[in-house]
Amino acid sequence: MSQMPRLLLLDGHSLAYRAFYALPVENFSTTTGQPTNAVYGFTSMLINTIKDEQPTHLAVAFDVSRQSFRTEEYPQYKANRDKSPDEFAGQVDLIREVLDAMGIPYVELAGYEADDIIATLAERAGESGFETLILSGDRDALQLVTNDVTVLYPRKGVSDLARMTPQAVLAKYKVTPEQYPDLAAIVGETSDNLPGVPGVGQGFASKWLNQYGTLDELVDHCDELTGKKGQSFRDHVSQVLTNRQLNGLVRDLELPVTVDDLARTPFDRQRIHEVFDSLQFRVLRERLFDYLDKDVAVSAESLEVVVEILEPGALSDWLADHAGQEVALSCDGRWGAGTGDLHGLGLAARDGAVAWLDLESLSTEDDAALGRWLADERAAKTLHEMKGNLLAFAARGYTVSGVSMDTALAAYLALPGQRSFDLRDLVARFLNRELQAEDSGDQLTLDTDSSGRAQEFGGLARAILDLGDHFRKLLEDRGVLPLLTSLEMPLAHVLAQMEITGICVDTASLEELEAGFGELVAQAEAEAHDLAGRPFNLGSPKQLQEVLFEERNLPKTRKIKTGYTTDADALQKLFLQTEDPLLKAILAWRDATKLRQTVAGLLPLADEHDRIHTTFNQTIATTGRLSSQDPNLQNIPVRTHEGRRIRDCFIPGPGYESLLTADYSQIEMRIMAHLSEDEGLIEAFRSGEDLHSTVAAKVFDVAPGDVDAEMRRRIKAMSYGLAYGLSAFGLSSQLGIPTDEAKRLMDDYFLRFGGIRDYLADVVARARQAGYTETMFGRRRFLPDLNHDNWQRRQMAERMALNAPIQGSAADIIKVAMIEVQRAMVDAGLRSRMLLQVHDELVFEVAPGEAEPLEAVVRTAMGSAAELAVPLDVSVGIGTSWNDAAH
DNA sequence: GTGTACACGTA
DNA sequence: CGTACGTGTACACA
Repeated sequence: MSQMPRLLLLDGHSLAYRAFYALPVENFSTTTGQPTNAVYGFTSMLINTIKDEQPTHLAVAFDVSRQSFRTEEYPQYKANRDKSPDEFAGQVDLIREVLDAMGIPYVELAGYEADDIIATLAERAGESGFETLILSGDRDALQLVTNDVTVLYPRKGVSDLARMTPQAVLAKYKVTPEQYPDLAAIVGETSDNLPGVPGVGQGFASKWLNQYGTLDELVDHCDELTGKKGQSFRDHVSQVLTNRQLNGLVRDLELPVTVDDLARTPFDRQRIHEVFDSLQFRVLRERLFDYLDKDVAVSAESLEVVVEILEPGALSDWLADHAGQEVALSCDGRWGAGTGDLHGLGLAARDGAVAWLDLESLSTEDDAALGRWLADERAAKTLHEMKGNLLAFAARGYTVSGVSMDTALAAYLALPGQRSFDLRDLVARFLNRELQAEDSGDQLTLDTDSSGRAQEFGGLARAILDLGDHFRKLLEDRGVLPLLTSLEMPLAHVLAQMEITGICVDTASLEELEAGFGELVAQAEAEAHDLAGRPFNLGSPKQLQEVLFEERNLPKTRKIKTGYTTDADALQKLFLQTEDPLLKAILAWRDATKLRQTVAGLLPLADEHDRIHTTFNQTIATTGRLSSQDPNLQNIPVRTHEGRRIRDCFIPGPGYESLLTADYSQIEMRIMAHLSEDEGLIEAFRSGEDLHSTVAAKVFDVAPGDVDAEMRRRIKAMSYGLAYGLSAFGLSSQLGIPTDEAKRLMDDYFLRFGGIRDYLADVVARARQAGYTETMFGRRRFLPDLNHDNWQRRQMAERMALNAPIQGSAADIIKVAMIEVQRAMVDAGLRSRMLLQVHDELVFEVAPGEAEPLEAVVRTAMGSAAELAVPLDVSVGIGTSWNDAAH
């Protein structure tokens, strides 16, 4: 028997209002300042209720405006309501965006309130044998409660819903749901500006109603009511009857939809991602997709895949049978920190054949066949997250060539703003296909294990193959397929090798450093406690605020969500103002703590050869940069002397003589010169003189020799700021000068470098038109917010648009360089190894006697990675440590 | 336990 | 009110 259909109806406005007042707006805003507390609360309630109640049909009702037949009849209706606060305005539209993305219909009708629509739909649903749930923050909905209609009423906040059945209504109000509007008419409803009978509360009202049954009967017999309350009722009968007329919901509206139209449809995952991205709903997104992944029924169809389990000895024939076909591989295993492990492989061939290979029971012959096939560059392979797979294959002794598609890298190029490229998500979004939920793995018995895994990974392999076809076409249409095949995929091989190699650290020195920093921490802490007159937790910004701004009454700093900032910049300024020695102690503690943390984070990650294997993430940064994690080796301190002591602990490993670092100097400014074609800036670079001094001389109109340190400093800040979308206000606060002076500086700058101004303006204009920016290599970044109604959102998007082509082109260039360097090193037969990339810098471990040839190879490859209007300047240093190799 | 805010390191 | 990241701690929620 099929389950009873279940309709969920939501009152959009009342719930948004509830959420708005329940959640503090300062905790629920995007980084661009758009308040989202009402949207968040509403969406949270929506998702929870869908999850908990599993409705088969679903709709949201909205009020069109304040005007309705009720205000026509009774102008005071809801007239006590203040104008919605500014923070609320616009959030209802955002809710509609969420609903559109989730494919949930919303219904509105001029002249009527959401409640009337809900009442009508509930009525129709009841006639069709539905069970109905009404999620509403308006008590008027209680009159709709029956055995088949339940109201979910937010009791407190947005997570605690009262389940109002007939029994619950009776228990709470001592009247039946049908009597509830009679009761409400007597006691009044403040929020609707409907006054009740003075002196009569719920207690007496329910008593009378139970005595006479209905309000009409009660009015007919009102002479029988005794006492002051009875008199009061008689005096206000007409108000009560007006109330009753207004609070009765209309149940027979002509609506543009039928209940059947409200059947749930599959969610549009891509749109949900986009909308939740723009609202910065990380938690909700995860909650929703977690649920979606488990909820196969409402989403998409699943594809039956017949998986052939390859018995020992069968691989060779299978591969021969599918020779010349593209084959997708799904790897059952784990990888990370430069290594990995593999248990089995799902294989899906172009002709539709799907197989499962258990790597634990390979025959010698299988093993050899697999090795040959994996290494065969003519045997095309499609993978998902190839770099991880490469680590796992390498750990088993296989080398892999002939990767023709990586669906994760392809998805990243297609949707660079996405933070995760989970295969199941991608398959659901792009193929509209549900994959079997992930196996929990360890609890299964052996025989179900093998067929279960075969089914799971066979299905995955098939999905990877199909997804690859999808993305190949998508990227081809956009003309960016070469970014995948000639840049990201070759780079993945380079990165895998770097991760496998790792970098050697001097653990003994690191331990000494940790102890030394620990002493500094303890000293600074003792001093700070002493100066403060009491112990407190220096690591707590909250307690720090208490000490500084309450106990010591120091001047207030820049405001933040939780009070006033205590960041290093602000404390430094405070010290200049007040010379309070506590500030120095706090700053010293912060410095020492940070350094100790950095060291402490590195030590446990060193392997038995004292090498640290970071993971380079290739699909995280929206601009195309890499990122590094576990540990992050792209933010090892370098600016202070103490920090450089950490870099001194990164050393060549046994059998290597030194480390070599090579970095691009001012690559972002050079890209700006190239893209803007600004003659002045190009000339400044071609002169080979100090860039910032040269630019400063032009801006301040002085001889190059007359540029002083302050002039250079300001111009340097301005130049770099430009690539980030700096404003006059930002420049002024950065330089500590008045805004008008900063404005003048910018004007003078653009007077001499008008090409830059024109370029920057053009970038934004084009991006606004196209919806995305592009790097020199065609890598896109999508910025829908460039056309957002909200000024802050728009401004933020504009800064991103200014920066993305510059940062992204630099990322593209060094990626090209890495591939070229690696290739050239192999060609030259060098044993030296590439270890790290830090955005504009590469670090190498130099094999004995290879310093000179390596430097030559690196300089050539990096210097020729792109053809710009200005030279690509590379500086190289060699030394006994990462620090020593700096130049 | 889990998520958010803050602070801070790099380019 | 300058972009892009990752990590650690505190703290408030469940």
